[in-house]
Amino acid sequence: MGSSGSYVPTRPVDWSEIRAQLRASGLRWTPQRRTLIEVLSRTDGHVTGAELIERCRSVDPTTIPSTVYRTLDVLEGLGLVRHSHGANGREEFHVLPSGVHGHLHCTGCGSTWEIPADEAAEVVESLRASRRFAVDVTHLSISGQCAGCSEKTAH
Amino acid sequence: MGSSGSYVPTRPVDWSEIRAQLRASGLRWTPQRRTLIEVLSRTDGHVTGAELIERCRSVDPTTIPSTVYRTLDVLEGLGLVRHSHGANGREEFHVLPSGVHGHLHCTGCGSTWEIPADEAAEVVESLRASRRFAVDVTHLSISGQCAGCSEKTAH
DNA sequence: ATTAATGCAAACGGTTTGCACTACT
DNA sequence: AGTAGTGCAAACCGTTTGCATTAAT
Repeated sequence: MGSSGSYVPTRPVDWSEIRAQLRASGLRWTPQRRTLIEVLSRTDGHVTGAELIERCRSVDPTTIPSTVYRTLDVLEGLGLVRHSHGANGREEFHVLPSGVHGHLHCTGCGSTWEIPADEAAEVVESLRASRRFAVDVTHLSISGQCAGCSEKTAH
Repeated sequence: MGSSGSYVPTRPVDWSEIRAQLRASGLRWTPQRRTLIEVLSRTDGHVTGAELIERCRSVDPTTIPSTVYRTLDVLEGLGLVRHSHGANGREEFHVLPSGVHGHLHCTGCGSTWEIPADEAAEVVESLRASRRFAVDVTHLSISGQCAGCSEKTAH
C-alpha cells in the first residue's frame, strides 16, 4: 500500500468540542483542564504522565500532578486518551487512540518510531491467523535494534 | 537462524552450574543467592521483582529486597535472566531467556501465553523486511484479546 | 586477609489518596 | 446553591542507594 505518503495521522478528535463533551456528561471545564487539553492537542503519539506534567507546567507553572492524573482519567473515560506501557516500563498515554499505530523502540539508541497502519497489519494478521488473537494495535510496543544500531552490534 | 518449527522449551541453564559460573567470575555463592536461584529454577516465563521477593520470603522469611534486586542484576549480567516490561507496566524478569519466545497478553481475561518461535518469526520477519528492525523476541509483549474474549466483545 | 555481598534504613520517582477549599454550572 | 474539581500534603509501592557489617573465598 502506498504507505509513503498515505499515512495520515488523522485527528479524529476535535479538541474544541471537548468542552461540550465534558458538559454533556455533567463534567466541568476548568483552566487546568484547558491547559492539559492544550498540551495534549500538541502531542502526537505517546507521553508519560510525568512528561505531560512537565509540559503543563511550561504552560502553567502552578500545575499540580494529582490534577493532571485525575484529568487524564476523565479523558480516558471519554475515550480521548488511552494509557499503555512503553518500553521503559513506565505508564504511557496515547493521544488520539484512533490513529492506528504501535511503537517500535530501539534498545540501542533509545529512539522510538510509530509503526504505520500497514506494517502493523502484518503483525496483526499473522497473530490472528495463527492464534485467533486480536492484537490491540494501540497497545503494541516492540523492542529491538534499529537498522543503525544492529549494524554496529554486528561485529 | 535455525528457527525451525521445533519449539522446545529448553532449559539451557543448568542451575547447578551457576555456583561454578559465579566463582569463575570472582563472585560468591551465598545462602541468599541460593534462595533466589531456587525460586527462579521453579519459575517459568515472567515474574515481577516484587513477586520474586515474595517467593523468596516464603523460602527464607528474612529475604531483603535490595539483595534480591542486586542478585538479579548479577544474574542478568551472566545472561541467566532478563528483564523487560509486561502488560501491566511493571518490570518483569524472564527466566531462561534463551528459550525464544515472546508473550501474548489478553486484556479481557488477563491470561498470558508464550508466542512460540515460529509464530514470532512472522512478526520478526515482517518488521525486518519493512524497517530493517531487529525485533528482540525475548522482549516482545503484545496485548489484545484472545479468541474467547473477542467473541464475547463481538456483540 | 581480602573484598564481595549483606542488612538496614533512608531516599527516590512516579502515581494515588484524603480532605478542606474553590469555583464552575 | 450545589457539587465537580482543585491544591496540598502525605501516603504508597516498587526499586535504588549509601554505608557499616558480615562472611565467602
